Amino acid sequence: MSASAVTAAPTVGRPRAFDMEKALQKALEVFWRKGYEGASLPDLCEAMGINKPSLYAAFGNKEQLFLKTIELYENRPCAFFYPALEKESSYEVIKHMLCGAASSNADPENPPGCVIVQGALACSESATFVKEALIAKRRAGEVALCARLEQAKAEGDLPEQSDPAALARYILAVMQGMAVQATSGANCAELKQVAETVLSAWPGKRPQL
Amino acid sequence: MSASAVTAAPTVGRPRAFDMEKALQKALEVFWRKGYEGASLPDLCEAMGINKPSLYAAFGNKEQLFLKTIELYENRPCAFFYPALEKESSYEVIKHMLCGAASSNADPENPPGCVIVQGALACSESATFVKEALIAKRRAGEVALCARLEQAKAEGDLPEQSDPAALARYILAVMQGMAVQATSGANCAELKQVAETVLSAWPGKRPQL
DNA sequence: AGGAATATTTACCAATCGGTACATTAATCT
DNA sequence: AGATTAATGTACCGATTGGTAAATATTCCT
Repeated sequence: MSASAVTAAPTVGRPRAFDMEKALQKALEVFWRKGYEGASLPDLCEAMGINKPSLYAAFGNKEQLFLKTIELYENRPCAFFYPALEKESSYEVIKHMLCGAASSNADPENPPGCVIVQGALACSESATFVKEALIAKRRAGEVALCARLEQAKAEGDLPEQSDPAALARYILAVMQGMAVQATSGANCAELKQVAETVLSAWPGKRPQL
Repeated sequence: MSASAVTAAPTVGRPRAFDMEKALQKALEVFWRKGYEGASLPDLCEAMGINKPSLYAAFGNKEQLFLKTIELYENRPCAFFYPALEKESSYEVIKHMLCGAASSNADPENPPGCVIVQGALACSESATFVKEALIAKRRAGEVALCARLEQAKAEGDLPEQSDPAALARYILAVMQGMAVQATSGANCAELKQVAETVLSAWPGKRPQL
């Protein structure tokens, strides 16, 4: 058993003629715009600039390719989410989340919306695994925000009667709704108004102005 | 040219052996659970209890069948939306909308979520027409709510500095987010907590207790 | 230079997709 | 009864789906 990484670049043999990360980026754009099932292999191959056997050799199959694009998505376009948890107050946490979501979901450089929301929301049985993987990603975000809001409550940042689980669910619902709005054509300014509406009524303490 | 309705029942010929409305109801369930593209014709035929030629003779094609199921959806599971606009105050309007959405999206008798949200959120080019039809339905709801909130503002129900368009977009985003939450497994009680969170911070006047 | 190992290309696979031709069945109209 | 009209069941259509076998090309190692 080799001790090298799972996907270590081989030292012998013909070298890969394409950049895996760039190809993954292109695949992400296709999945983002068309969803997991709506993206066909010819769609993906054309965007990635490779052909099917190369895709399968490099990424396994369509499902594994999708899961790898989601990893990339979480590290790039959606990279605002988890760092936002480290802000000082619950207000700033959700401000960064909601504004990050507004910017990302309506970024003209990328497809509209959020691939974790629209990648496999309703689909055939053959996509069940992918659908549940996305559900798990969404719930993981909610759980993490809930933990952060519980901390805020313990610190006196949120009022005693507040329910961190309900607040986290509410914030995630707004973010997911913003993704739907973006696919319907809402622009960044319009989504930021949604974020501002949430912020103006947030029960947590405001940062000192 | 006959003056009768477009789909008038013929008086001669072999009578239809199934109930069109019940078949439409079954088709709606399939589209609701799997989305427009994820629902195959065999899926639909099996659920509807008919075979393909009957489906095509009765409903045209898959796209027209889908559009007719959406009509049914708006008149049945989603029938809470437009009547809510007629409540006396903006608070009661959004209360009925959000609670209706919570009940409908997480009704154990039906598939989770909202078919207008998840029917064709991200899909291939061949479903573009359906996708845009659903976008139009969502925006129509937002426009209608916006008009109602403008009325509320004019009546002094909402404060002078409030922005009805932004508030309507916010409420629709929450409802669409609730649909995503429902497809992720959230139950009615959990969705009602989201509704309650919105209501507790609503800027409109409360009904006299 | 000559393997060994890996990537790419072309061509193909069975299964499924949405949709339909055709023959049959069941009703009404004359 | 016979003609007419429409719905049903079977069997099929070309196109597309995700996925792969086999031949060829390009590299590193000895």
